[in-house]
Amino acid sequence: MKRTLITTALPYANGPVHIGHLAGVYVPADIYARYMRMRGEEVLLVGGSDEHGVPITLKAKNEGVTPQDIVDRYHGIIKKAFADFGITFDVYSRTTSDTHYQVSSNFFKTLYEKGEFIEKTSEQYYDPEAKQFLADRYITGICPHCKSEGAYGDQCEACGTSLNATDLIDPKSTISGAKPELKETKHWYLPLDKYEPFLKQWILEDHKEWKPNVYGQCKSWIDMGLQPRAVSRDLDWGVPVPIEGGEGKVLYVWFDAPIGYISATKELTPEWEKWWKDDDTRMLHFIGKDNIVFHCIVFPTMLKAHGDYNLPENVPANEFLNLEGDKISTSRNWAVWLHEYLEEFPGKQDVLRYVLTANAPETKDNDFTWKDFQARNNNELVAILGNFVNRALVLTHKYYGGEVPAAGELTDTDKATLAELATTKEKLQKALDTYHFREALFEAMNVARIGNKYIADEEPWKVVKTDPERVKTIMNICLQITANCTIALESFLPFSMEKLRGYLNVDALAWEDLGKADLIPAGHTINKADLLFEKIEDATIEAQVQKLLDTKAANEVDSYEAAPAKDNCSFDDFMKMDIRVGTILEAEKVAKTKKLMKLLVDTGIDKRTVVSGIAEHYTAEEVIGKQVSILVNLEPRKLRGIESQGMILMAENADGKLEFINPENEVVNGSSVS
RNA sequence: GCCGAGGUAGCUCAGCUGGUUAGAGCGCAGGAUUCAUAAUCCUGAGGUCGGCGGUUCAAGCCCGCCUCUCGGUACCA
Repeated sequence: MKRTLITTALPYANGPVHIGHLAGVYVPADIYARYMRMRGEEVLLVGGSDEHGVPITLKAKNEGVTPQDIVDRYHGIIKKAFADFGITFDVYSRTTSDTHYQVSSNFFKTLYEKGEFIEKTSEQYYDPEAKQFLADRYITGICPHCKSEGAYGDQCEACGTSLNATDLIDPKSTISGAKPELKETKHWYLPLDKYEPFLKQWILEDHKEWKPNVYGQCKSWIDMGLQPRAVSRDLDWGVPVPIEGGEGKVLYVWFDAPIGYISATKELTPEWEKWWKDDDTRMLHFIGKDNIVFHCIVFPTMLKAHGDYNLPENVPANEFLNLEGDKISTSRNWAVWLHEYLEEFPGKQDVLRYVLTANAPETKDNDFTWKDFQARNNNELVAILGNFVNRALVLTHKYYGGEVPAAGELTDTDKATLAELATTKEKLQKALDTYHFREALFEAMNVARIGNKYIADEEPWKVVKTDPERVKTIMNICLQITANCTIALESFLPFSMEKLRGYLNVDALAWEDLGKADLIPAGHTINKADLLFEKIEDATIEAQVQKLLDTKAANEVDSYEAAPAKDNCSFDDFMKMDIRVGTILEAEKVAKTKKLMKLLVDTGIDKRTVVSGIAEHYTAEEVIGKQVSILVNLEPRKLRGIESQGMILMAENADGKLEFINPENEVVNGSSVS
């Protein structure tokens, strides 16, 4: 088999890593790498921290430290978390390393010299006081759509629309507060469009075996038509553009980050080129779905344009992991952080590895819940695996003082049981080879299931009274099955299998030993055993859930900032508005819209139709009969073909939830509000 | 709006190029058992495979329309 280079998405060093990172990328990559090593294959697992880009400079600025301070802090935390969880990186580097500056710089130069870039001059906002160009994030202003203040140059957080910085009304630099001016700047672009025919062939024709989510997203992008992409930015944090005219510019973070895989390999070994350029090497990118386009389209185009490098053989991207029903979010602190988990569940790395693999978001987004975490630990790790191992070990000590008995003649059941181990190996191998890790884990656990069934069927504790000779065979087989567990489960539960090998007093076994019935010789002495896993109590789980609920409550209060008051208006202006109390008589969601609901309101004056954007917060049933405040003399307007005659007044809470403004006690419809 | 992925038992998910009574784990019910962290083993209940229509001798799987979730992208207020 070819040697295998496994890359893992570079985590962004503006925060610690959480269970989503682990589940989507690092655990599957590590399982695969360990599996390959057990098979005796040549394999490299590379990773590193992604340390450039605007968000890091923003964070540094907020904290009054340098970007380097920020990335040093998080690189340390991230690297330690991975090591603690047993992610067996051959190298874990970072994109601020000297090697990376050289490698990415040279990569850029090569493409430049080959004429692979296009140069384009465009107008960008420039801060005359800070004397620098402004990234979109550095600019705030009034959103041209919803008119709310404080919209960022790339997105308005109030209405969610993505923006161009030049669309903002009354733009301001967040660095100096100055009014930015448009200024010309030159950048280099990678012409993805030029590589469209190549990408079509390489992905759509030659890699139909890629996962549907990966293949589908690539197809979607290619079909839409690819555009040249800027590879440089006006910024002072990053790898400097290494050519004339590049002063004050750095490589765009997406360009330098994947080159980090190459740099990391180079730091590890002088033989790095064989891992990147040799036909006998295959490359795999383990990533999350947010990275599909970069790893399937952009980076391969870079590699292709360069000419010397291999392209990935597969990109087994996972979807996202949610936490207790909500999207994981670093900024909202909605996450289970790896370093915190280890403080609260010391020594339980494997439990998390297990749960995240068993419930990995392989085909669609999945949900992590603490209740499921507990159930999988108690019902699977403890009850199936831990229990079987314990039964085998306890009986061996009880009957033979810890000395492995010799097997006698095998019965049909014995043979069938051993044959099942071999079948399991086949299935397990097939699942691993095709990156189906949750299925693989299930098959690996089957070894313990087979053991439980065997021991229950053979009932050695009964047979020992009538036929002690037979019990020797039974127990020998139980111990062989236990030894098989250490192989089948090694890549999933490395810490526990090391413990188990300690109990069995054996060394690590090779993959090819899986399925064999002579892994532990007769006469071998096993050690005193302890429990492999322990139950997790309800109280422990409740504490974790409570911790999250506290976070949620804190988030809503903390994050809320009352919008500044608008400019004064005259009393006369205010009195122009005719606000009444009315009652909703009928309601129905407007088809094909997300937010709109069509309401029939009794205003006391008449019964009229109002279209209101409340459908995300209320169902039709729950609003019928409610009294509401309604602006009745608003110019009627057509929304989705329905004429809306007025506007329902709503208050928006910190979490975005809309609430009706209604009288404390019921009043007669048509009562005016002033 | 357009593109992509997903919608299968209470929960989490498998279902190969369409082919006999649709599967697994957990949960639940009943039974067996006591070596084991009340763990294990056996049996069972439970599904109009999102909805409607079509192709076919035959559809969860193919086609069309609709609907919901997630993601991408575009545009309008």
